[in-house]
Amino acid sequence: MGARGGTVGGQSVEKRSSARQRGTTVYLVWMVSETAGGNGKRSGAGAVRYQKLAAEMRRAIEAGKFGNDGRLPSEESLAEQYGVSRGTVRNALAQLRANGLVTSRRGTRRVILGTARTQSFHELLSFTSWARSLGEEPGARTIHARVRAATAVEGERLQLDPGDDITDVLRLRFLGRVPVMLERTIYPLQVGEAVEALAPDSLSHTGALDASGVVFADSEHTIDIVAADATDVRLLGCAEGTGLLREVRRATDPTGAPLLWSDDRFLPGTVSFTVHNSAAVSSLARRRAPR
Amino acid sequence: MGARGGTVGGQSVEKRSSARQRGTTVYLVWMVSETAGGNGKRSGAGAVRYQKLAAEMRRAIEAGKFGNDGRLPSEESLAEQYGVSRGTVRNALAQLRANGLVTSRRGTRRVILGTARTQSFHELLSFTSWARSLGEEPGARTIHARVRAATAVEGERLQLDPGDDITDVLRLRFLGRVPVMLERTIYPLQVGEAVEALAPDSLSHTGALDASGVVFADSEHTIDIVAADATDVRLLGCAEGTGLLREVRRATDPTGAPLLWSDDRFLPGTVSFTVHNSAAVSSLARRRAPR
DNA sequence: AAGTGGTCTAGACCACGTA
DNA sequence: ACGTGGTCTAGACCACTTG
Repeated sequence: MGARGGTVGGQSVEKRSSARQRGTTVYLVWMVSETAGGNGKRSGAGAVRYQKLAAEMRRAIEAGKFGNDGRLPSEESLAEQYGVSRGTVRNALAQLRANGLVTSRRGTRRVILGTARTQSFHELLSFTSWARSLGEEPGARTIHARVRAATAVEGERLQLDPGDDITDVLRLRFLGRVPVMLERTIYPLQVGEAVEALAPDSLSHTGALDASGVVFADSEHTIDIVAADATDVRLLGCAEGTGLLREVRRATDPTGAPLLWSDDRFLPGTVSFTVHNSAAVSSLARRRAPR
Repeated sequence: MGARGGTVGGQSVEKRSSARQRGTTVYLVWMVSETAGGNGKRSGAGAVRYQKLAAEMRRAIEAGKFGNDGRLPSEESLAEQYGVSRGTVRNALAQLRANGLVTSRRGTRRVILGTARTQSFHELLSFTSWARSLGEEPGARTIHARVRAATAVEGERLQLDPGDDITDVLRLRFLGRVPVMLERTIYPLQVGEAVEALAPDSLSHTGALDASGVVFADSEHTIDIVAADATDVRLLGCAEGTGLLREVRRATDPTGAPLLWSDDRFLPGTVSFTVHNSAAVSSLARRRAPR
């Protein structure tokens, strides 16, 4: 593992370690407990009221407990039924709305659209979590994982100065035994150290980071097509120049400091990406590719 | 144009026309005024308080009026400063948060991340609006536009019965004079009639629909790679089997009734798609492609 | 005219981060 | 210990849809 920093898997040395990077503080907490886990979206026990309510209403919708006219009861009656205020009901409904389960429109009852369309924030960041949520067996083979100086471009991507140390990981990812994706990830050194401490064959890096107390707050995913280069050809077994579906993942902590930057290239026909937008809020952007 | 329905461009005949489709009512309002425009996101005059506030804070952020420590004032002081309640401030901030402009984290001030990352809901649906927002000159050539019976698959996509009439449009889209995308769109007949009424060379179909009072409420965008077929080769001028970036757009009205279904194929290197997610809400889903 | 979701207010308490 | 954002409540009025 890297030069400085504490153990991650076992007893941790420090309660917190923060480091400065060009003026911003990297937010990085080492937990004492091994299993305490990060802040995964727990819609069960530890969640607050409106989250539990959202989960409960989700189940009620799936079970068809709101009748079969395809409409939800009014907010007022839901509030009474569940013994909470209307504000809390609206908070819960906003969550279902954001996931595309129900509509909302002034003047009429909410309409039930369907069930579960999007994935949790964590499943989006983690190939392993994603594969498991699909009932597939995720696999990984680490080609290399090393610390080196950042190039100018990489420095910009992680908001570091060129020449600062970064951790550079190249991994081939599988579904079952079939290679589907080649992942090129760089981490700032403070985050990378936690990754390097993992066993070489460990599956989920982001999962381990999350469990180590690294707080993922925002992510940005850019999707386009890229022609396979020599490395892609060698490891994915495709023809030179094949169009690969590329997902560039960027994740930041709550202060906006970059936690990882990754270029993931999928073989054609293995994945697709779906975004849900509502007129109120949209999160997708179509961009012109640079010429 | 089709059999029944009123004029769209000029004086409209009916104030509202709704039709039944397998149990659900299509929500479709014909405006009397020509220019009254749909419900485009007006963050200016007609908007409610928190939307105006969001727009105002957005400008304030861009102008650097909150100091240069990269943090926002507290919600309490913003409420006082703008003369509104904290709830309204939070509503406005939620909008900025959803667009990735600011972070939020219990215990500390909000951090300013950047400016304007995503596009409006309408720009996502409309190639024309999107191109213009980029300063590019959008173009379109209609290959065909006709009414025909829906296949089983198409019926399912538009929640119609197989054999019901649909409007089928094939258009080649340009940026400047360069063809970049081939668009295969189907509309339910009631919506399609408005499209057919347009001049053959009119640019923005979704824009015209929006202006005609068709209310777009939700959309879903699925992105993957598809091999170019004979039609793609002929119109886009690419080689047979080239990997094209495909965006499947689906849009529904506030009741969840489908308004359009479109298969758009972009030449490689012309566009990319970016999604912003926060730990609180995610709208992206990665899916396994069917085998 | 009645019912519904959208907006706004005022106040309270809590969980978390920072000093 | 203090300030911050997150949650929750109770009540009010408005804009819109529907019968």
